[in-house]
Amino acid sequence: MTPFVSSEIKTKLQITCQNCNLSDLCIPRGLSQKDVERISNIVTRRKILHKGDYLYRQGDKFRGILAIKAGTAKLVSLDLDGNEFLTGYYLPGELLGFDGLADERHACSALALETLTYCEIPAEQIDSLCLEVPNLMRELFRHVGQALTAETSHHLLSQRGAEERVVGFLLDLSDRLSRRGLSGTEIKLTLSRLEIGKYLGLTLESVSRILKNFEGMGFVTVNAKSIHIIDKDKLRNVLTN
Amino acid sequence: MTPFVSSEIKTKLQITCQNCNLSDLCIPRGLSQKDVERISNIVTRRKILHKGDYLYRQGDKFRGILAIKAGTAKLVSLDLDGNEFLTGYYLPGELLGFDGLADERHACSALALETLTYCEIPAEQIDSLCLEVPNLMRELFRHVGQALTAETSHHLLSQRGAEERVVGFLLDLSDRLSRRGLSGTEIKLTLSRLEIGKYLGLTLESVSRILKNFEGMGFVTVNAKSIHIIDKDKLRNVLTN
DNA sequence: CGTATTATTGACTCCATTCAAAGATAGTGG
DNA sequence: CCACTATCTTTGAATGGAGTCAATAATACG
Repeated sequence: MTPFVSSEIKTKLQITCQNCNLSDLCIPRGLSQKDVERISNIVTRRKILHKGDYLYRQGDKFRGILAIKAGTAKLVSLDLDGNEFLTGYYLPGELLGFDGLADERHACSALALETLTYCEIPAEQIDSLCLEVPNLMRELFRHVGQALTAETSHHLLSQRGAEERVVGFLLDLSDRLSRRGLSGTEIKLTLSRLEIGKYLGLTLESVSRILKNFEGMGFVTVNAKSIHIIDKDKLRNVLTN
Repeated sequence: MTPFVSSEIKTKLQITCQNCNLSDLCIPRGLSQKDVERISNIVTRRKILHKGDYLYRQGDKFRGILAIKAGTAKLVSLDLDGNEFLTGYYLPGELLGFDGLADERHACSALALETLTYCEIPAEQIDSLCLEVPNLMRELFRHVGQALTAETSHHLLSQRGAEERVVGFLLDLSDRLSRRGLSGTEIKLTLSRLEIGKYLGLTLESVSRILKNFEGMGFVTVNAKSIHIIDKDKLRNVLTN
C-alpha cells in the first residue's frame, strides 16, 4: 500500500472518543471509561464536508445522531410555501439529527457553514448500544431533551422585539463559545446577516441596523463577520428591560 | 368495607393500559400485548385535577412522563422578564413532561384547562423499564422526537402572518381531534382568546378580529368557545397563498 | 482586477399592537 | 332563580415597529 493510504489508516486508529478533545462536551460526557470505549468502537469518525454541503436533507431517512468535531453547521426548515427558516446553529461538540427521531425521516436539512468534520452513531446501532450501555441511553434522552428546551428558548426569543432577539442570539453564542474554551467576546460569525435574520425571524436589513445601533451605543464593535462584545452587561440589560 | 371503597378498588383494578380506549394513541401504540402488560403494571393511573391545577411547575424536579387520559392541558413558559408564553396545548392520549428531560427540572409549567385525569410513568422506573422493554425505549425516543418537531412547527408557524397563525392553529387542532375520533369540524375550545394569543404570539384582540374575519368570509362559524369549520380547504388556502 | 455576493443606509408602507370603551358570559351568593 | 361581579370578548381608532423597496458600499472570490 502507498504511504498515503497507510496514513489514513493510522488516523482512523488514532482518533477515538477517548482522545477527542471534545469528549467532555459531546456524548462521552458523564460516561465511564469503559462505556466510552464501547461506544468509541461504533462511532463513525471524521467525515469531512465543505461549505454548503448537506449533512442530511429534509425527508432523508434518519441515519443516526451526528456530533460536530470541527466547524459549524446550520439546521434549516422549509414551511408550507417554501420560505426557509433557520432552526438551529451548531458548534463543535454539539449534537445534531434529533429532527429525524419522530418518524425516521428528517424534518429539517443540515448544512455545513464552513469546512466541517463530524462523527456519527449509526441509527441501526443506537438501540443495541443503549441496551448495552444504559448510561448512553440516559445521555441521549438528556441530549434530545436539551434540543427540545433549546428550541423552546429559541421560539420564546423570537416572540420578543427585534433588538432583544439579536441580543439573545449574541449572548447565547457567546456562552456556547465560552463553554467550548473559545473566546466569548471575540465572535467570528459563520452566518451571514441574511442567515441571522432567518434564525431570528427578522430581515437582513433589521439585523444590520441593530448591530449598527449596538455599535453606536458602545455595546459591541462590528467588523463584517467579526463581532467583539465590549459590554455584556449592557447587552443583557436590553433583554431584561 | 363500604361499597364505595370497594368500587374504588374495582376501578383501580379495571383500568389498565390494555383496556384504555386511548391505547392506540398513547404509549402502548406499537408495543406488543406482552410489553403493554409489563408497562401497565408500572404506570400510575388516573390522577384527577381541576381547571387551573398544575400537573407540574417550572423548576419542579422531573417526576416522569405523563399521558392525558381525559381533559386538556396547556404548557406555559416564562421568559426572562416574566411574560408568559403558551408552549403547547395537549389533548387526551398525548404525552407531556419532556421539558424535564434536559436537566431533571421542568423548563415549563403544565396546567389543567378543565377537569383532567392522567397517567404517569415515574422517572425512576423509565430506565429500568426501557431496558426490560426495548420497544418502549424506541417509542419514547419517537415521542420526544415528535415533541421536538411539533415545537419546530409551532415556531415556524409563529413566523408567519397573523391570519396564517390562526389558521395553522385551527387546522392542527382539527387534525389532532380527528385522529382521536372526535369531530374535526366542531371544535370546542378550552383556551381563551388570550391563551390562543399567547400560543400564537398575537394579542387577544387580533385573535378575536381574525376569527370574525374568517366568519365573515364563510370559513367558520364562531360562537364564543365553539368553532365550526365550514370550509377546511379555504382555510388551508390562507396558509399556502 | 473585475465580478458576484453580501452589507449598509434611507424613505416609505403596512400589519399588528395599543389604548379605550362597550358588550357578553360565567360564576357566586343572596 | 336572579342579581351582581369578575372575567372574557368584541369593536374601533390611532400608533409604531419592523418590513419592503431601492440604491450605494464593501467584501469575497475567481
